[in-house]
Amino acid sequence: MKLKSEINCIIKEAFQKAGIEIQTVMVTEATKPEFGDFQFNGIMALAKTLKQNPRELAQKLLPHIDLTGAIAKAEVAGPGFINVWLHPSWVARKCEEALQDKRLGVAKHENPIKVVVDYSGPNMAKQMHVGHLRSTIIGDTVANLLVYLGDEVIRQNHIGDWGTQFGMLIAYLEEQGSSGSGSLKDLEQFYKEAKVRFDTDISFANKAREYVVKIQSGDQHCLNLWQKFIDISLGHCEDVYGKLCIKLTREDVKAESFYNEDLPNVIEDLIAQGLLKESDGAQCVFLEGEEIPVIVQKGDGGYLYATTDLAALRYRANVLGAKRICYVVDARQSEHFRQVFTVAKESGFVSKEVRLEHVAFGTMMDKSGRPFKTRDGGTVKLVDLLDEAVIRAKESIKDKENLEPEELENLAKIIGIGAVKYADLSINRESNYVFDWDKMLSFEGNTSLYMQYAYARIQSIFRRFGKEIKRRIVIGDEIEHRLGVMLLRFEDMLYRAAEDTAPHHITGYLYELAALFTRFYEQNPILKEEVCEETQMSRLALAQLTGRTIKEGLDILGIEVVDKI
RNA sequence: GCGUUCGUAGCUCAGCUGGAUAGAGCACUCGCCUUCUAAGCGAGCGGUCUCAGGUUCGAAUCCUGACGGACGUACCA
Repeated sequence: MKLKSEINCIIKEAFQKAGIEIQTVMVTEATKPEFGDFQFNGIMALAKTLKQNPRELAQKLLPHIDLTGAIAKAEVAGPGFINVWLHPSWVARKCEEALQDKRLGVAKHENPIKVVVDYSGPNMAKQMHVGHLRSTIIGDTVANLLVYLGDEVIRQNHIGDWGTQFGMLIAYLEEQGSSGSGSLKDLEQFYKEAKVRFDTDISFANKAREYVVKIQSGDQHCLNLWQKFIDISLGHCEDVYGKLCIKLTREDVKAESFYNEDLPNVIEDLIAQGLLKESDGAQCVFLEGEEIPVIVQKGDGGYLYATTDLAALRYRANVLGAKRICYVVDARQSEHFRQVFTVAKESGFVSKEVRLEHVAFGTMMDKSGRPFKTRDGGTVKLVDLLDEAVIRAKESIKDKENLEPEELENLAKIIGIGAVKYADLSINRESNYVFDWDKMLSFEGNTSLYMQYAYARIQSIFRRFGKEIKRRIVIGDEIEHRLGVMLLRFEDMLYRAAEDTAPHHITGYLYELAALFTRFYEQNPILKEEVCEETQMSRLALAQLTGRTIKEGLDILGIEVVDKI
């Protein structure tokens, strides 16, 4: 249900009937309950251009607003606001319709497009660490959201599988022989050991360097070893994805090395476009008004990640056919992307209509405001962090003694992982975010637990009720009215979140919804004896729609729900 | 130095095209369980929206400058 469009249309019609010209009508949610459900602020701006008194203009419009459909009442207020109240019966009917629909009345894009979402992108030489957490979580949500809204989403995991450090790692893997796979269980340890060998043994170091050259020249034996190494390392990532309920699979992997063959062509094509200039021995693209060029080939002939990104961009636009490409990458790389996007457009590698977006996010901080590290200053492995989340969640569960071990384990996983993901998604992605265990595992405030708890309470009602419900809704009071309107806003909110690639709109909405429901739940008894059947059915229907909306919303965020907490 | 970005309650954060008395949660103080999950709900307390100008009917939001922080600043990714 595109609620705002519905109201916009009614008001736009009123303008036509009143003979007043207006470009676009955009209502917003009322800032306070006293001001109704929605408000239209555009009169003031219009009055300015028409040089008319805003209140008089609003008064002229008012009689033309159709009060037979969605809108029950419209009033002029303040300097020229138009406050709008919706018909309770209309809200009720639309909620009933949403309840009948598998998708809760959320339409798919009329013109779906192909969208590439590039996220996670771990480095194969290292274990996944907290630096990959935000990209992985946010990217997966963005992809889920766009899928839900009907776009054809192509997830891309641009793993780092190329570079000089692989020579060292492969040399060490070969030295270890068959036992190598075993010691690779801990990639961090493996890397350290290899590094020690590299630093202390000259013949090993030379061998490592030879391997780099051999891999690059396509030596089959070395490539096999390299492939083996990547497979194992990627397996580690998949363990993390599994724990985190991330939907990335092997099919989504398009490693850096995938673009190797195309890199010389990128250079040639840039030359053909006349964009390339040599500077200090490096091949560069100088952009207008920018001091620092984009270097695409080093003085020694090697390529850089700008080169790979250009190759990837044109592959995605031209081979995959993407019309929108989202890079879910750390905000620190925003200049890099701005430049690479410009080069991609200027060179014609990517046509002008393709929307290129850097979905930037801030750094993860600890409670004291410093970048998130282990006590001794090392990087925190993602596996360890997630395991800790589950342990902490388990400890926080109230009736853990009364649960079966498997039940407890499952519940702890859902709560712990949900908490980590929700905490990340619930703040504006561009700002740095403070990682705080106590806050994220709290039942209070805008947390996944609060939502999961609200959901569980709803399920508890239906367990007790135990029968099929009639999907007939009668809005009985203020709180039910607000709950109904909130439920109908689901679609608008999702579309806005997709447009802004802003998951925190979803969490903010879910929190408001759950909070409203909890108030409704406190005030309006459902299964009590004194409640008449009509009211009971109506309240059950509202509860059911709320439950399904919370579940659907959390599902897009990649967070699970449970029937009992 | 230059560039990007941020600065909202004691803390963590919302605040959509410029709109009404700037909102939540935590913390603190009170009140509400013989009744659907009280891991909940209600009420109170708390703000010169960093500062100074400007644009206008109206600015947390737009512009300029200052101060403070984060990040980036050519052959790493």
